[in-house]
Parts: sequence; structure tokens; C-alpha cells
Amino acid sequence: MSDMSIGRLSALSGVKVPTIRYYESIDMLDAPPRSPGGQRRYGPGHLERLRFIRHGRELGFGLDDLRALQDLSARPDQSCDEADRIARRQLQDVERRIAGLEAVRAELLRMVERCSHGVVDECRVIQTLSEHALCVHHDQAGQTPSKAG
Amino acid sequence: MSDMSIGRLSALSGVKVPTIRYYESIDMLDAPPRSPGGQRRYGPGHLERLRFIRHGRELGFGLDDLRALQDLSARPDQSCDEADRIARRQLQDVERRIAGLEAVRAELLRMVERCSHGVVDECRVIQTLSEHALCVHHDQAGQTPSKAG
DNA sequence: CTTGAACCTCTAGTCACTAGAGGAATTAGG
DNA sequence: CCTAATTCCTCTAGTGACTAGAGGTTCAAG
Ligand SMILES: [Zn+2]
Ligand SMILES: [Zn+2]
Ligand SMILES: [Zn+2]
Ligand SMILES: [Zn+2]
Repeated sequence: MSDMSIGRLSALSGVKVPTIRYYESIDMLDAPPRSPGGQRRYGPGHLERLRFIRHGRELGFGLDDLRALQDLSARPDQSCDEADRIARRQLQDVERRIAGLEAVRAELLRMVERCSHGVVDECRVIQTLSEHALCVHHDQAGQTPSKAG
Repeated sequence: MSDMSIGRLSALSGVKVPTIRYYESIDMLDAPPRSPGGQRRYGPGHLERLRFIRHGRELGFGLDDLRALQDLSARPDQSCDEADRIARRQLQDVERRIAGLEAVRAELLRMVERCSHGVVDECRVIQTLSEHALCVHHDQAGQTPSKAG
């Protein structure tokens, strides 16, 4: 259980090796003891914390929020108001992003469906992009383009 | 119409001044002629192109995609297959992100609703983050945490 | 001609990583 | 005990799409 290498910790936590080192560098994760040769040796506490972080990241929390939540979870007797506030804010943010993406989805659907698959000049995709007047009002989307992961 | 300053172009296009300069620096927007004193002077073509870019960004297209779409729109006689392919890929990406965010939303809702608003030790928010076992399987979300200006 | 707003270039920072160079430590097998 | 393969180390730089700020110049109105 104890004395895990970084590779083993990575396998058990689902967090990539360079990401673990990155977390240490920004003080998201305690620096572990080292082997005589200087390699990191982790214990079960590190694994637990990494899983906490990973789960939080999957839910879209920023690292600052996760730091705050982690600090709170270390003080079990305190009120959880702050934790709930952070979670509600995150929920609202997610809902806002979903709403934006739904609007975007609707417009992309219209573009793709109405395309006659002919030449560019008659292409609804290009037309829609060129003429903002053709589109329903949509302002903020969820940001971040294509690649992720 | 012609000989717009960058500030006027910004106001008419809805794209911020530093962003316009950034677009020029990465060759998304043609460098305009300059005034005797060296300031940028834009014409209506620049405005049109900026609006195209802005609309595309609102729909979540990456700048590379928009460059490709812009190149296509300059050749009206070509087949629009490529444009349609790009748009369909973007649609799929948006739908994938919506699905991820819906899963995240469901879990955040459960967290927030089941919190008893007591102390941290009993807080469902913290518990859920700590115990991945408590959660329905959710893998990829839409990425990008909180802030999006 | 003076003022103040808008403009210029350049560098660096954001967020959460990811990739790669160049080398050292560990582990398994023989 | 020796070797080879794998894993580990640090460090720097790059990603996408901007944003912020310093320090200076030009423009437009009065
Ligand atoms: Zn088409
Ligand atoms: Zn639109
Ligand atoms: Zn709570
Ligand atoms: Zn979960």
C-alpha cells in the first residue's frame, strides 16, 4: 500500500505522471518523501487526495476551488456553508454552459440540415457564418473549441 | 465606412481591440494599411471578416477551422463538402460536451440537494468528492472550469 | 497649441496541462 | 554481480485563445 512509485500512484488514481508532478509543483499535492536515489515514494494519503482532485476535476471545479474544498475537508467540525456555496456556484456555471451549448447546437443543426451539399456559394454553413442576421440571438457558449483530453 | 480606426472596428464587430491585434499577429486577419503616424486603418472587408470570425467563435469553432472555412468561402464554386464536414464535426463535439455536462450537472445537483447544511463532516459535497464510489460513472466533461470572460 | 483619449509595440500571464531533451535510478533476469 | 529495459528525475517550452500592463506615440477636438 505504502511506498508507491509515481507510476503506481498514477495507475491507481487515473492521473497521469506528469500531471502528478505538476500538482506537486503548484502545491495541490504534498511533496512525498524520496527514495535514497531521489525518486518519489507515495503513501495512501496521497492516493486519496489525488482521487479527490480527479473527481473534482471531472465535475469541472477549478484547482483553486478544489484547494479550498480540500482545506475544508480537513476541518470536519466547521460549517459546510463555504463548500455548499462553491458547489452551487459550480452548478450554476455548468447550467449556464449547457444553456449556451444548447443554443449553439440548435444553430449548428440548422446549418448542417439545411445545407444542400452543392457548392460553397450556396452552402448554408458558410452563409450562416457570414450573415449573423440569419441567426437566433446566442451570446455566450461554453468556450473551449475542439480538442480536449 | 472605410478608414476605420481599430476602436471603431472593435465597436462595430464586437471584438475587443487587443483581440483584433492578436488575430492579425496569427494571420487570422489581414494586416490593414496604416495612417501616416502608423495607426491601423480598416475597410469594410475587415469588418465582414471579423464578424465571420466572431460568429464562428460563438459557435465554438477553433481558429484553425475558421481559417479553413474562410478560405473555402473565398472559392464559391468549389464543393462545400469540407465545410459541411467541419460543421458536422463541430456539432458532434458540442453534443458530446453537452452530454458530459449533463452528467456533471446531475451529480452536482445530487450533491447540493442532499447537503444537510451542517458541518463539513456530514456534508454531501465533500463526501461525494472524497468517495468516487458514491457517484454514477461519468468520465469526460466539457473541460474548462469556471471563468470564461 | 494643448489636452486627453485612443493608439502603438512588447512582454508576460492565464488555466490546466502536455511534450520533449538529456540524464539517473530501479528492477528483473541470467 | 552484471546488464538491459523500464521507469524515474529536472527543466524548458508549447498549447488555445486570449488578457493585462508598461511605457511611449498619434490623433481629434476645442
Ligand atoms: Zn454545405
Ligand atoms: Zn449565430
Ligand atoms: Zn454541505
Ligand atoms: Zn462522480
